Amino acid sequence: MIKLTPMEKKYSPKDIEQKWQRNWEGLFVSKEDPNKKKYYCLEMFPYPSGRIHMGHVRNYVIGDVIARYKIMNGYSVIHPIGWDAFGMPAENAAIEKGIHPAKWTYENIASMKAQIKKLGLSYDWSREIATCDEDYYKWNQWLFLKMYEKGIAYKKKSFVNWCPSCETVLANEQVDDGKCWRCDSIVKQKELEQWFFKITDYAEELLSYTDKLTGWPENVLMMQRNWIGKSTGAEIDFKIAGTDEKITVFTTRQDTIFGATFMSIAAEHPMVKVLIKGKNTEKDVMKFVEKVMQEDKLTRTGEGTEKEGIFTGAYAINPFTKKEIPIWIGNFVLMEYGTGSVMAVPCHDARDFAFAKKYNLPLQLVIQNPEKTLSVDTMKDAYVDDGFLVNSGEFNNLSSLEAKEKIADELEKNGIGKRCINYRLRDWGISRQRYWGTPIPMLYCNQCGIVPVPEKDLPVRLPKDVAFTGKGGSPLLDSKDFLNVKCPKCKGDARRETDTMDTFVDSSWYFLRYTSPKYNDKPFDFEKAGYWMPVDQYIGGIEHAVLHLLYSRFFTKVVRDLGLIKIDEPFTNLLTQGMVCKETLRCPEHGWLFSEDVKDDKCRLCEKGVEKGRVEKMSKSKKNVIDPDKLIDTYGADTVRLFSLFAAPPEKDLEWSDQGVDGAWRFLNRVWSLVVKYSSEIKDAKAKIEVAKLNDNEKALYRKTHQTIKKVTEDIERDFHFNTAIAAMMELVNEILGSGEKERVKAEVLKAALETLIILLSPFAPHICDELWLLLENKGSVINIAWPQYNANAIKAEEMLIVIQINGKVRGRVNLPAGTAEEDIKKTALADTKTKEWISGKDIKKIIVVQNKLVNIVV
RNA sequence: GCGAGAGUGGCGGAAUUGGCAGACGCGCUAGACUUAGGAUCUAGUGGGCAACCGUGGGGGUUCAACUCCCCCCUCUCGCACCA
Repeated sequence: MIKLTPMEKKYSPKDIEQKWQRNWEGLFVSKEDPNKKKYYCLEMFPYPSGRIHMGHVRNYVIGDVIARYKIMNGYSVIHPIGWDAFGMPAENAAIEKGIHPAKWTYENIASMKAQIKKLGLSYDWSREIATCDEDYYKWNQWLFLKMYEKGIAYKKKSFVNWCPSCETVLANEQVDDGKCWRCDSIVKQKELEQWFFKITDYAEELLSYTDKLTGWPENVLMMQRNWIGKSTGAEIDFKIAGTDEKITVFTTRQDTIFGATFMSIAAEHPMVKVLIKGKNTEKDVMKFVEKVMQEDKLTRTGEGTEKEGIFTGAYAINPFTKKEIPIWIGNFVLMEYGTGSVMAVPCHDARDFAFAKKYNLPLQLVIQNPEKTLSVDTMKDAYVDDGFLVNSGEFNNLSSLEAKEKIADELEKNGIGKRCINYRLRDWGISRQRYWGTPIPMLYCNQCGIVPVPEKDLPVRLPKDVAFTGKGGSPLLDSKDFLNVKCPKCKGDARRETDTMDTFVDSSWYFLRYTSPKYNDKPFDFEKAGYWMPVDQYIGGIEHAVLHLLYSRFFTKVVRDLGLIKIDEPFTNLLTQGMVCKETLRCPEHGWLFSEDVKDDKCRLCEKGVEKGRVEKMSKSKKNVIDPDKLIDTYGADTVRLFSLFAAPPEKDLEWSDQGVDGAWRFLNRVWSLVVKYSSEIKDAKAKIEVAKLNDNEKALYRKTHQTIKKVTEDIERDFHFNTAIAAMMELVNEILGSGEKERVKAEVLKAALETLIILLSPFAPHICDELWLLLENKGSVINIAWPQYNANAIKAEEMLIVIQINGKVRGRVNLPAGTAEEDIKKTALADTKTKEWISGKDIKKIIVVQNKLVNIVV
């Protein structure tokens, strides 16, 4: 322990923050304590880009207040941090600057760690992990092998989203508006052999548990539900006229089957070739198919894309009407969804309606609108709502709902179809043609085929001697040492898998590894994970609403089914913090400007007037960024923390304001000088307060102290509304300043007020609080002090301000003892001189009294 | 188009169960201290001279509406040929 001497004169964060950060070393190491309730507080771990940004700061500070608050409330708290350390930027740095990805990554980790440490966060650094450590990625490989054994990891040839710039595949959810989520290149379709995780096996559970995640924001759950995209319907077989072949369609509207007047199938559908063979349409159809398949997915499924199709020349037979219906190929039909073929019901599907109108295909009304009778000749749009059935034989007059069931029964009875559930969710493709990731532990043997690497041979290490050219696929292909191995089964020549895993694999279970970061036998210790999991509070950006959070939920369930843990869901409560935003500045000549390049609304370079742009998310390209490191150097971590927490509630966007930071700085200075001013006076004051002996001024301060405890506690408990909690502490400071000036206050009352303030403020601004705590000759860190309880009697005011309303408008105010009876309040209100003026000459119709609050006289 | 959320002073934001709209902070105004002030302290600060008017707009319920109900507008986010 370092010798601590308090500094009294000026608030100098630079000195006290370093001192306390050194003093806190080891203070936040967590241990499983069976006698305490546990609390797992987790912020999404960062990618080690090299520098932290304000988004990180906000994220970690929110988590830190929660962790510190829970510690002070007697919980056994785990609050770990680590590094999401695999990924492309490291490899790009290797290509551009010739630095090895490992060197680049570990150097970045070191510099970011130093920056993060300056914030004074309560992390248990002994649990730090980096996913690029072989101690970590070994367990990615181990989990992969277990998943392979269970058939959850499998390989298939498929069309994949290919980013030509990253030279790698992307999962569907990593494609954003047809572009790569990382580099914005247009994504192309490519056929490749890829490793997949069978997340679709868990689609139903992932969906149904969204109803149980009551601690998650509704919008995130909704995004996940949309992503999983469950739809209930039926598969129906349509015979192809004049053959023994059939085409199966998926529909959610089997009640409209009598209205199916044609069929649309995907260009990729395997039946296309069969249907057109030998027909005179063959050439034209193939031309069309090729054209459609060349189009990338973005334009093909884009909003403005015209629906196009071509008649194959073949007919299917509607199994209910027995009529022959033409089979068309539609550019809008997707092979990946359902069966790649659609029964087209133009009267009751907007898309089919447009298609039928364009190509002059027949319409058949089968659902009648009970509100307003429809007729085929006058319909301008499809009627897509439910109704009752017409032109549907034995099913006429049934409601859509009833008909869905009856027709499904009929399909199953006749063996021409079955009830069916479809999901939009696809399996998760995890292969990446990159170096800086976890090698997939598989071998290709000339004799035995695909062979998993035996568990004892893990980890499959990344080779060091690799050239990074940025060309020609994975650098691992060039490493002979890596590539060539002996088959563990037949000892013959084999070749390693060169694909590495998507980095989302790393982040799908890191929260489990934190519970036993050095464990050697398994990915994590069953007992320890059992103690700490699930994460009680997870905090991170909304951008991970689908990707990371869905994968983590999936992994948790897989790991549960492997018997490694007992819980079903990883994160009990989720807080999605808002973005950190700032005003943008633009010079007509020099483009985006940093705020320091602007003086008096003019560009420093050319003196031209600067346009103030929208408030937008901080981004380097728009130059509306604030460097947290510089800010900490100027104001200290406590000010930065306080402002980040005060400017907005955590779930909302935070607008950065330099003046706002000054405000936080001033507040801390006021706290500092207040405590310094009274420190000698209150040091030796007794702890006990005899409430009965206090004068009014003292009682008011005593009451405010306890009201503040109540307010701050409740605001933290109520969805972490730190902004109002801080406002309450500012009020207390104003009250202390006020009471001190008015008249002398007994030392013990002042002491209680100031010490309470320090304790309540300590999770928010821990350095200054520990320093002031020391100044008052207390021992150790405030983190060891129990969170205060408020005295329910103390917060009750003896006198209440009663508002007098006349016809609902405030006309006067009067002080009355708390708990004054309704009758007495009425009397007092009516006796009030101002009231008399307002009601003179009018009839009193009614008087409403709300105890301790108001009286409303209706005239 | 569908779904979710939001709209309150010059600005960020409060108002937790229908009960004083604007807490707290920023900014602004005046004053004090000062060689100086972009430091600090004190006072004031929704609009209007006033009656009064004010929570995106219009209706409604109520003694009382930022809060509840109906209609509309705007913005943000997510999804979007999903059969």
